[in-house]
Amino acid sequence: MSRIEDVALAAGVSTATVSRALRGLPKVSAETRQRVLDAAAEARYIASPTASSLASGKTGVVAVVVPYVTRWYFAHLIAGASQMLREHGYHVLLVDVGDEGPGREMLLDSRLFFKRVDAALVLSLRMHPQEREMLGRLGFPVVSVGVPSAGWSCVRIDDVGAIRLATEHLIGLGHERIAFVGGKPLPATDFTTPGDRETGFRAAMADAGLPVRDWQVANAAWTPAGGLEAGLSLLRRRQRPTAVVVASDEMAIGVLSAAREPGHRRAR
Amino acid sequence: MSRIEDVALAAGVSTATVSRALRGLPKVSAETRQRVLDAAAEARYIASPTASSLASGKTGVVAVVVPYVTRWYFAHLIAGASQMLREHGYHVLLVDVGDEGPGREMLLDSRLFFKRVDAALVLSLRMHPQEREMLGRLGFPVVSVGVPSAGWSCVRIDDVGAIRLATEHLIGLGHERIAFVGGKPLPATDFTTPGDRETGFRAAMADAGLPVRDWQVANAAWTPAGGLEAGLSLLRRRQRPTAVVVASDEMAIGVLSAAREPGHRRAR
DNA sequence: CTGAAAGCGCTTACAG
DNA sequence: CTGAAAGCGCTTACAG
Repeated sequence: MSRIEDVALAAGVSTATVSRALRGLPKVSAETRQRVLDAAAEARYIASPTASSLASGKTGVVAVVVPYVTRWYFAHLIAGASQMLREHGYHVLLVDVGDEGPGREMLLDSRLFFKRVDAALVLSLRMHPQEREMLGRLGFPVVSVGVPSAGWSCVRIDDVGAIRLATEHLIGLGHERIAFVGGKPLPATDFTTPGDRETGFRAAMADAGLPVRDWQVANAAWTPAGGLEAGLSLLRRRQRPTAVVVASDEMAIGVLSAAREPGHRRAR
Repeated sequence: MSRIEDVALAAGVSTATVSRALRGLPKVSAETRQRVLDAAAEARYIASPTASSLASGKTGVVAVVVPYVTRWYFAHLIAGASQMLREHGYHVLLVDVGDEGPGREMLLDSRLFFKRVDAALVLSLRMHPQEREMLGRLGFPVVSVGVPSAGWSCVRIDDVGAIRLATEHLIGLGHERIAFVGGKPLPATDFTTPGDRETGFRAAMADAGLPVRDWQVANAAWTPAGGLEAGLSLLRRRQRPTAVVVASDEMAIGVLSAAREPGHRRAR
């Protein structure tokens, strides 16, 4: 491949000018810019990202740190982030901390990020304090999704309010015997969301003056399988709920599967 | 952060020696190596990957190119590749070409890879000829998964043999009225697998002298939804199959869902 | 608007 | 076994 000097020679300018022209910086005459663009196209020139990173300190890469890549929710977050980053000219460094057990498989190491990325996106990941400190020390922006973390921007929904709204919707439709399928967070992830969502459910029920018996609140695994189990359990009751609020999409998938299982008499 | 020169000064050696010692290269005395390691640890030194890439030409990054990140099969491939690469000290650059339509959303561009990765892993992706040529030109190794591609290593299973084996297993159990749920490949992916798997089914049936009527072979979408639809269709028949061979895990998920739908009389 | 030159921070022959 | 020096290929003040 050609280097910037080849383009400079071909265009009859300095490498500094080529650099400016190609990056669309101001203070390059239109005519010069065009000559450079033509020469670059002719030479099929692509700037070496490693060289420009070294010189500029920018990498054009954003780390996306996830606890699991295979789960529905995270896969969709990755897809969305990846698409948006690409639209803005960024590359994605995928960091899968792969936690399927109680202890995280991988501890975040500063050499995963150091001088390698311009920023990091941390998805619903529960981090050890020293990991947080390490990420902070690296000096690039960190945005977390789902888990508020002091000092970092965070994108999340109002967990309490969202479930409250869903519950109120059902109450508005006339339901009174509403069940809630919530549960335990996945090992490596945020742990406030499950509790907050249950709080939202209870708040809406309380506001409506509806009782919440123990059987109405299921504490399931935060997965389709957990939802399936909880759903079957609810359906096996003599007196079933007339509606169910589920704390997450993935658990809802499981509850819907339960509803499809054969052998249930029609509810109501 | 500290630079290699700081470590060299602290250890009383040249930067060349620091470089060799830290990377475990031979021809460094044990004593010198230890001094360097101590000095590096003391300074919390981490080599700048962009600088070492520029000097060495190696990036320590492997591109993982996928047509979809959210589908079960691809998510698992990504997770597996990512884990294995990390174990070997490589980082993962995720390239999601995101195709949900007939035309690919993104065309592979050489600037996604140029001087950015040491190799690429291409997962079941159907590429345009010019994309293949472009990847070849970049001069790093490419390994494809699922789709054989001239000149590249490829990891795949024996599609014909695998389904033949599955079918023979059912035949061995005494089944004769066996259905096959195969289908159309996803837009951006390989297109030989679906055909090959159907071939394996038909071959096994033919070898056993069993007829294959039209209704026994479903041509569904290569997704859980496709499997669900095909499965329901089979279950609605007066004379059902006694066993079903499904061409992919994702379609099988759908067929299993169909089997769980209420309202079916027990088969047999 | 443009260029000469320093600098980013390593690695790698080449000598010794 | 170790070091001096060139080189990887850009970007960025600084001058003009």
